[in-house]
Amino acid sequence: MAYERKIPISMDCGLDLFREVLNGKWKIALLYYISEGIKRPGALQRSIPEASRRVLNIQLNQLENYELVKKKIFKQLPPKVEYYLTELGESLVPVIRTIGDWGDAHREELERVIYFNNANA
Amino acid sequence: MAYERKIPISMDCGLDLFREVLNGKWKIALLYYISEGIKRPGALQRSIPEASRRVLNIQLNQLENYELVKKKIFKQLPPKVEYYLTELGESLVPVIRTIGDWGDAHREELERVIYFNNANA
DNA sequence: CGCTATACGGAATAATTCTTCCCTGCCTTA
DNA sequence: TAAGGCAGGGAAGAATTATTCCGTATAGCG
Repeated sequence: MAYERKIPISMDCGLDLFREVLNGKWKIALLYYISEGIKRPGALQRSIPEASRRVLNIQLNQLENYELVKKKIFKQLPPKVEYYLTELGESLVPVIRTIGDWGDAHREELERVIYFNNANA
Repeated sequence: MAYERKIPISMDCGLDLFREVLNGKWKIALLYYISEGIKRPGALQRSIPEASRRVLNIQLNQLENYELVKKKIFKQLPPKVEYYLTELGESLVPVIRTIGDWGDAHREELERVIYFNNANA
């Protein structure tokens, strides 16, 4: 049974829309790796070892529901599955690159403030 | 007493860093409105009425801790406070614009898939 | 047969994030 | 004096998101 949100989604501006569809810890990373040619679930899981297998599957399903990726199931055994970006997903690639570039460009400063605010980590 | 994370922060790539510092439902919106010249807490709360006042204060504090904004307290009564983007915060403005533009450009399609997947909302 | 690899999902629980309600303190306006 | 605006935080619990553990199924290898 599908989970039903209690708190309504806001879609006032483009930022809200982005947040809604990309919301989830690993979705951007998944799209990134898929855009890099890593298509199979197992390979994606190995690419993001910090994430649990379970949540990657769930978030891949959500990306598929939101039509950012397309899932191709090969009818064979053992099973084989590949994910591809849809046109909408492709349109996100430059955005993701912009985000990643910003993070890379400011890595030194960002690491400093993150460490400073998280005695642990 | 500060909350201590149980799950470590990953900072492997620029995307991780971005997610860590911008993580929070309203942080990007706050930065956006501040960049638009809305500086005072009360005005920001009126700009984002869907959010609770409490969480906006908390996220503003976190943005300050991560040095994306600077808080200026005027020593007067009734109290007056203004937020400004730091240089690091300013560097995010084009990124935020890119994100918002993407959402605006694909609004029709995004609204469709969001509605389709959320019978409520 | 037992082990590994492929892929996927249910259920329970942990971790995190957000909301709601209540409280402080002082000024201005009616 | 009371109401409303300014700014802010504590605490409890709701809502959401992520992790962990267990189970399904089939093929190939030694």
